Order: sequence, then structure tokens, then C-alpha cells
Amino acid sequence: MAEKTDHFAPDRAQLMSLYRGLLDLYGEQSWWPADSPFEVAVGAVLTQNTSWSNVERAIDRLKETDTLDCDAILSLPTGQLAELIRPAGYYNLKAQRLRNLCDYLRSIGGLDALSRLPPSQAREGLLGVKGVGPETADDILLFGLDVPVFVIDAYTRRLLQRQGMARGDEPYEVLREGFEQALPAEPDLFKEYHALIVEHAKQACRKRALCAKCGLDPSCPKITAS
DNA sequence: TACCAGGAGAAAA
DNA sequence: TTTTCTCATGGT
Repeated sequence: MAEKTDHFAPDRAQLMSLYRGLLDLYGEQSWWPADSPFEVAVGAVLTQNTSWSNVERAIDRLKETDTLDCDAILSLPTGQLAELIRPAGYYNLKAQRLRNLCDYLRSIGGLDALSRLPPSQAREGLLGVKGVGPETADDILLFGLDVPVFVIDAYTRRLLQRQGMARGDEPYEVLREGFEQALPAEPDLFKEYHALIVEHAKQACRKRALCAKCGLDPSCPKITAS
């Protein structure tokens, strides 16, 4: 039996071929759907294990009540914040997580101050917030602050497995570093790549019954550059 | 009715 | 150290 290793070192041509294949299939996605870096940060927390349509509802409710900013969120009782974001699910948990994130941002002087930190330091700071894991932190850095970090999510893992490029269960950092070392450090490329992977998951694997195991299902097509 | 979604952290094994 | 459990609404 082959030993299980956590190696992931794709070459640039391989990843760019996959990227072009996705781009040919789905066209430009131009993410993230948000009006400000702070809205990206809030959306990144709210979308944890949650469909974006539900997140939009919650963000709309924050906008309607003029509470989509750090100070407003921190001034709300946690129960009231939870009620506002209820459509996003896990609302008690996420209300506390949003407060934790806002506490941190306020302590360092806001997102502007975060963007002025060395990227590795900004990432460590975000990861120190209870409720902000690697994917959420990288969403904020890439889509909110234009830091070239590659976001790994469940769809990315599934696609890599389907393409035969990785097992899919490698540690987050192994996969992230694999992408970042192979690709040019361009935020726009990383954003579009991630958005295309999500779009692929939605379009190609729309049948729910198949989606859970789509990494192994032939109905989820392999991507090839035209 | 049952399953799943743009995770993360705590608890159990 | 690895696996399992918890958190929850809304669409299909």
C-alpha cells in the first residue's frame, strides 16, 4: 500500500491549463460580490458552510439597519446581532465570530491598518481571531485587501481530486502553498481562479445527489484547455 | 423527507 | 494526532 504523503507541487503549465479550461467553460466571474473590504470580511464569516444566497439576506439586513460597520456591530448586543444575521444560519455562532473579528480590527486600527501590515503578519493576525480559520482569513486577504493568497475550499479539494492532481485531503497550507509557488503572485488571477472553481462546482455538479461524491463521479467533467 | 451549502472549533477517540 | 460532533437557515 502506497504511503500517504502530503505532497502537492503542481507546475505552472498544469495549473494554467486548468485555469484556461475553466475560463473557457464559464467565462469571467469577477468576484467578490461586495461594496467594500469590510463587507467582504463580514461575508467571509457568514458564508462559512452556508450558501451565498442566505448570506446575501443577512448582509441586506445589516445594510437596512445601518449596522454594516465595525463600531455598529460592536455596539449591538450579541443577541440582536444574531437576530439580524439569522438567515445565514449558525447565527449565534457567527454573531460572536463577527464580534471577535471586529474586536481585532478595531484593536489594530481597522482594515486599512491590516492592509499595511506585511501579508504574513496580517494573515497571522486574522488566524488569531477565534472563528476565523484559514479559508476565511484568505478570503478577506485576497478579495478584501488584494493580497495574493490562494483560497482553498471544499470545491478546490474536490476538483484537484477529480483532476488527479491531489488526493484532496492534504492540509490546507500544503494546497495553498502548492498553488502559490506554481502561479504568478497576481491577486486578480487568484480571485478569478477561485471563483471559477466555485462556479464549476455549481454548474457541473448541480445534481445534489451526485455532488457529495462528485470528486469520484464521472458526471463531474475533467477540465481540459481548449 | 433528506440532503447540502463558498468552515471552524471543541470534544472524543 | 485524528476523527467526530456541533452549530442552523433556506433551496432543491
